[in-house]
Amino acid sequence: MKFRGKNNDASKAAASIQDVADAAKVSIATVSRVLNNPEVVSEVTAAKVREAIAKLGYVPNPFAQGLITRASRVLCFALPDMFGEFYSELIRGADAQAHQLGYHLLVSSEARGTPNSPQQAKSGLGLGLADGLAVMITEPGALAWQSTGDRSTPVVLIDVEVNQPGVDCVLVDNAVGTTQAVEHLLQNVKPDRLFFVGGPAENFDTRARADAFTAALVRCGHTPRPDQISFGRYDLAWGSDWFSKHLNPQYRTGLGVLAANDEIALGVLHAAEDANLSVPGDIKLVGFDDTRLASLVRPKLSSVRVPLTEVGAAAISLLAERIEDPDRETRRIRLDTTLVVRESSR
Amino acid sequence: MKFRGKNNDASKAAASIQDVADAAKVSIATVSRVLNNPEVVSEVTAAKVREAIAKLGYVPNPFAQGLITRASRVLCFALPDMFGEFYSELIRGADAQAHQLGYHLLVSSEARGTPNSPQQAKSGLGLGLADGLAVMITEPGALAWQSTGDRSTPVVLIDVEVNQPGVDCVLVDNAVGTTQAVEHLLQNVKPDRLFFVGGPAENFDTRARADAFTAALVRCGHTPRPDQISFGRYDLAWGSDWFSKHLNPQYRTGLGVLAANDEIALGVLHAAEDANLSVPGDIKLVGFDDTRLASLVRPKLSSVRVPLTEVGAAAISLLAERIEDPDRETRRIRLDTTLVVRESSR
DNA sequence: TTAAGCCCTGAAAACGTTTTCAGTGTACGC
DNA sequence: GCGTACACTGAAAACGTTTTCAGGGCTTAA
Repeated sequence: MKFRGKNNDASKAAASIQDVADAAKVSIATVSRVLNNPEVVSEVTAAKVREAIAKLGYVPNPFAQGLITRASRVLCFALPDMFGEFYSELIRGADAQAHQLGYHLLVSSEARGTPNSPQQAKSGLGLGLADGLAVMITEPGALAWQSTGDRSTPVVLIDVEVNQPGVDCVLVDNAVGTTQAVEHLLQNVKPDRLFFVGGPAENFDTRARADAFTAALVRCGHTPRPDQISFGRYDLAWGSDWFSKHLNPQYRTGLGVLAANDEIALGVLHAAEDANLSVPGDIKLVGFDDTRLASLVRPKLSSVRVPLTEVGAAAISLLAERIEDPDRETRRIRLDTTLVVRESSR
Repeated sequence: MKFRGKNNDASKAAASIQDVADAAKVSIATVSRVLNNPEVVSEVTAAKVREAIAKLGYVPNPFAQGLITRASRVLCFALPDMFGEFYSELIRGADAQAHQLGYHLLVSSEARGTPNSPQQAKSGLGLGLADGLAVMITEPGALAWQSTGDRSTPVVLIDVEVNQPGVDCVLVDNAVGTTQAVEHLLQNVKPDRLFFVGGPAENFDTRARADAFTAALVRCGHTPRPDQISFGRYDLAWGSDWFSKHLNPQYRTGLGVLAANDEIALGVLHAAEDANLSVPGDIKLVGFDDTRLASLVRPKLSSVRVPLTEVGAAAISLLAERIEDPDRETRRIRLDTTLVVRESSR
């Protein structure tokens, strides 16, 4: 009538390496070896150990492992937000790649947290626990990250370029896709009737897209008027508002619009339809990011594809590489954007 | 000319509690106390320690902490997939709540992994590291989870009910929203012209929705014909296919459709428009989940709202509660679904 | 028979914490 | 002046691994 029998029952406490060693009548060193260095232990001993492991359902304690190996196979992925198709795709790419490489993904939207102190960032973000950190930075504000503290854990930055040795970056070349989009739109509309509807003015991507937009127009001989470029938010309402309130009514037809976002584009589309205008009849419309939204909607949105999945995956790969070899030269991965023409601009 | 001076420089290795103790001329026990039990140490000593901590940028090693406290403040969130608005919202809810409660979120889509062995599940999922595990189970296949192994780490199940003491669940009451949707549709169409377009037949939610659909029709005196209920996939293409290939053309107008998904609904919408039919003119359409998609689209989709954010948050809360008190009675949280009427069914 | 070499195994240190237990010193009451 | 209580601090154990170091037993060659 003993309570909490030894091994006959699923005892509460997890088995330790010592329990396995006892059961197999070997030392804990040997147990550790069959797990990490099987080739150095004799087959007969290994068999005993494996049996004991199986019987006890032994799983190594990751804290003890981490304490000594200083590795957890956990990667931290910090995003400014996690809502919508955009981040969904990013996370998915990162998760898949992490899985592939044998890592786990700790996600976090730092936005809500307190991004002020880097100490806090480290402990607060479950960092210190993570073997590496991927941060997406979309606005100048959040640059507190890099400036600070020890570079003990590898960091890769997404969407921002920084010249700090040892800090890899994955970047999106907004220019090429934007240029393609402008040239595409120019086939049907005059340069002075082409508009760029941006997200927040401080947002790095929006800036880069606006700049490329300007450059492309200049290149074809037209310096854009101020009203051809607007900044707002990355959402549908802003797209609608832009069309109905900001766009000079005299331009309402025969124009081309490049939105900084598929959602903005959709907002423009709705407002245009509400004004009894047709897309692509009266208005040629191109979105940005090529989220699933673009192909889910009618008319299907032309959009500049940003390889979000690849961005996420690349960030994880870079992190893994640097963990393997902390001293390798610092790398930048630049992923191209490309125009995908669908119905809204044809 | 000593190499790697002691504390004057930002040495590579992170400062340990011992370094802090040395710098403050106290024992490591005291350092630990000012961090975890400040009230028992004298103010003057505490000040010295805090200064040393600040100077060295000391951050406790989470592995060592975890080893002894057996807690990491990391929660594992396992989903069958992570794509699309659906999971995005779930993750966001979980992440926000986790943050709120001071936990970190380890996400993982077990689908790709090997969900067979529970041992593997534990180590593979970075579990063992996590203080708790939330799993979303949408199909019978994945039930390997609960059956197995030690219940050392708390588990909460999402979307599936299981009668295992100590395993909490968060469930969605698909019936109430479905009933509302059916009754709503019945205002405009006859019961024999009402169709349910499901996702995969094995999917728990699709099943529950189909059952509630049937029940609601029966309740109003009509036993649905087999062709009134179909199963397929959770995507747009299936919605379109259903309309153009599976739906008997004689019913193509004056009908009502309840889709198991907003995407399916959108597919139906597109196919209907391609057949020159109008929604909601000829067809009353209601989607499910009420993802952002529903309100982003024209006509805006009526949809049965599933409180995804709340589901994610509830799972995390339940987990946190059980970590606090492992022996509290097992709880089930059931969240209601409610119809949101927009344009597609009016 | 002994020395050398090799294969395998065990003892023990180390990782950085938290926590118990046993002080040490001071203040206080008698 | 002495005992008691109290507030504070330090020594050391414990957590569960990995890894170094040394040694035991065998084989092989001299």
